[in-house]
Amino acid sequence: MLTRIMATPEGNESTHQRILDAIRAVPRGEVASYGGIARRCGLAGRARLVARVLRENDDADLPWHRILRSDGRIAFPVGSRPWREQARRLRDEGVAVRNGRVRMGAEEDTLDAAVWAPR
DNA sequence: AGAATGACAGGAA
DNA sequence: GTTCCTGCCATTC
Repeated sequence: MLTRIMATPEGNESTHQRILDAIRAVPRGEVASYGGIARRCGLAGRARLVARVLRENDDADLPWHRILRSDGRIAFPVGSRPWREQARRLRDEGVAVRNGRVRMGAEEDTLDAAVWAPR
Protein backbone atom coordinates (compact mmCIF):
# COMPACT_ATOMS: atom_id res chain seq x y z
CA MET A 1 0.00 0.00 0.00
CA LEU A 2 2.63 2.42 0.98
CA THR A 3 4.50 1.78 -2.20
CA ARG A 4 1.38 2.36 -4.25
CA ILE A 5 0.67 5.68 -2.61
CA MET A 6 4.19 6.89 -3.12
CA ALA A 7 4.04 5.80 -6.71
CA THR A 8 1.27 8.21 -7.59
CA PRO A 9 2.25 11.43 -9.33
CA GLU A 10 1.36 13.66 -6.43
CA GLY A 11 2.22 11.28 -3.69
CA ASN A 12 -1.40 11.59 -2.61
CA GLU A 13 -4.01 9.69 -4.49
CA SER A 14 -7.06 11.41 -3.03
CA THR A 15 -5.74 14.77 -4.15
CA HIS A 16 -5.40 13.50 -7.66
CA GLN A 17 -8.92 12.14 -7.54
CA ARG A 18 -10.41 15.33 -6.16
CA ILE A 19 -8.93 17.32 -9.00
CA LEU A 20 -10.44 14.97 -11.54
CA ASP A 21 -13.82 15.28 -9.83
CA ALA A 22 -13.62 19.06 -9.88
CA ILE A 23 -12.90 19.02 -13.58
CA ARG A 24 -15.78 16.68 -14.22
CA ALA A 25 -17.99 19.08 -12.27
CA VAL A 26 -17.55 21.86 -14.82
CA PRO A 27 -20.83 21.98 -16.75
CA ARG A 28 -21.01 21.67 -20.47
CA GLY A 29 -20.74 25.05 -22.13
CA GLU A 30 -18.76 26.56 -19.25
CA VAL A 31 -15.07 26.83 -18.55
CA ALA A 32 -12.74 27.02 -15.58
CA SER A 33 -9.11 27.95 -15.01
CA TYR A 34 -6.36 25.68 -13.76
CA GLY A 35 -5.96 27.77 -10.66
CA GLY A 36 -9.71 27.86 -10.16
CA ILE A 37 -9.95 24.11 -10.15
CA ALA A 38 -7.08 23.90 -7.73
CA ARG A 39 -8.75 26.36 -5.39
CA ARG A 40 -12.00 24.44 -5.41
CA CYS A 41 -10.03 21.46 -4.21
CA GLY A 42 -8.48 23.39 -1.37
CA LEU A 43 -5.22 23.54 -3.29
CA ALA A 44 -4.68 27.26 -3.75
CA GLY A 45 -1.50 28.01 -5.59
CA ARG A 46 -1.24 24.62 -7.21
CA ALA A 47 -2.52 25.40 -10.69
CA ARG A 48 0.43 23.57 -12.17
CA LEU A 49 -0.60 20.46 -10.34
CA VAL A 50 -3.93 20.55 -12.14
CA ALA A 51 -2.08 20.88 -15.41
CA ARG A 52 0.01 17.87 -14.54
CA VAL A 53 -3.03 15.78 -13.70
CA LEU A 54 -4.56 16.70 -17.03
CA ARG A 55 -1.42 15.83 -18.89
CA GLU A 56 -1.26 12.42 -17.25
CA ASN A 57 -4.94 11.73 -17.74
CA ASP A 58 -6.03 9.14 -20.23
CA ASP A 59 -9.78 9.13 -19.62
CA ALA A 60 -11.49 10.17 -22.85
CA ASP A 61 -14.61 11.23 -20.95
CA LEU A 62 -12.83 13.88 -18.92
CA PRO A 63 -13.88 17.36 -20.12
CA TRP A 64 -10.27 18.54 -20.34
CA HIS A 65 -11.17 21.11 -22.99
CA ARG A 66 -13.11 23.21 -20.45
CA ILE A 67 -9.94 24.08 -18.58
CA LEU A 68 -8.15 27.25 -19.64
CA ARG A 69 -5.54 29.63 -18.33
CA SER A 70 -6.66 32.35 -15.96
CA ASP A 71 -6.70 34.87 -18.78
CA GLY A 72 -8.97 32.67 -20.88
CA ARG A 73 -6.36 31.47 -23.32
CA ILE A 74 -5.96 27.88 -24.38
CA ALA A 75 -2.82 26.58 -22.73
CA PHE A 76 -1.41 24.69 -25.69
CA PRO A 77 0.95 26.23 -28.22
CA VAL A 78 -1.05 28.38 -30.60
CA GLY A 79 -1.93 26.51 -33.75
CA SER A 80 -0.86 23.13 -32.42
CA ARG A 81 -3.08 20.11 -32.88
CA PRO A 82 -4.42 19.98 -29.31
CA TRP A 83 -4.91 23.73 -29.49
CA ARG A 84 -7.21 23.42 -32.47
CA GLU A 85 -8.94 20.42 -30.99
CA GLN A 86 -9.72 22.26 -27.77
CA ALA A 87 -11.10 25.27 -29.61
CA ARG A 88 -13.26 23.01 -31.70
CA ARG A 89 -14.65 21.14 -28.72
CA LEU A 90 -15.50 24.36 -26.93
CA ARG A 91 -17.28 25.77 -29.92
CA ASP A 92 -19.23 22.55 -30.20
CA GLU A 93 -20.57 23.35 -26.75
CA GLY A 94 -21.49 26.85 -27.71
CA VAL A 95 -18.51 28.57 -26.11
CA ALA A 96 -17.26 31.62 -28.01
CA VAL A 97 -13.60 31.15 -28.86
CA ARG A 98 -11.73 33.94 -30.60
CA ASN A 99 -8.08 33.55 -31.41
CA GLY A 100 -7.81 30.66 -29.00
CA ARG A 101 -9.25 32.71 -26.24
CA VAL A 102 -12.45 32.67 -24.22
CA ARG A 103 -13.95 35.45 -22.20
CA MET A 104 -13.52 34.60 -18.56
CA GLY A 105 -15.68 36.65 -16.24
CA ALA A 106 -15.01 36.87 -12.51
CA GLU A 107 -18.00 34.65 -11.96
CA GLU A 108 -15.77 31.65 -11.96
CA ASP A 109 -16.02 31.06 -8.26
CA THR A 110 -19.27 32.73 -7.41
CA LEU A 111 -22.51 30.98 -6.78
CA ASP A 112 -23.98 33.07 -9.54
CA ALA A 113 -22.05 30.98 -11.98
CA ALA A 114 -24.07 27.95 -11.01
CA VAL A 115 -27.37 29.77 -10.82
CA TRP A 116 -27.09 32.05 -13.80
CA ALA A 117 -25.30 29.44 -15.81
CA PRO A 118 -24.97 31.39 -18.98
CA ARG A 119 -25.95 29.45 -21.93
C1' DA B 1 22.36 19.71 -4.35
C1' DG B 2 21.37 22.93 -8.29
C1' DA B 3 19.23 23.85 -12.74
C1' DA B 4 15.78 23.21 -16.05
C1' DT B 5 10.99 22.36 -17.24
C1' DG B 6 5.80 22.89 -17.49
C1' DA B 7 -1.68 22.24 -20.44
C1' DC B 8 0.05 28.29 -14.51
C1' DA B 9 -0.97 33.21 -12.21
C1' DG B 10 -0.77 38.08 -11.37
C1' DG B 11 0.97 42.38 -11.73
C1' DA B 12 4.00 45.72 -13.96
C1' DA B 13 5.30 48.20 -18.21
C1' DG C 1 -5.71 45.83 -25.44
C1' DT C 2 -0.54 43.87 -25.41
C1' DT C 3 4.03 41.71 -23.89
C1' DC C 4 7.32 40.87 -20.19
C1' DC C 5 8.84 39.39 -15.84
C1' DT C 6 8.70 37.25 -11.39
C1' DG C 7 6.73 33.95 -8.32
C1' DC C 8 5.03 29.06 -7.70
C1' DC C 9 4.79 24.07 -7.20
C1' DA C 10 6.36 19.52 -8.34
C1' DT C 11 9.07 16.68 -11.15
C1' DT C 12 13.14 15.38 -13.70
C1' DC C 13 18.13 15.51 -14.96
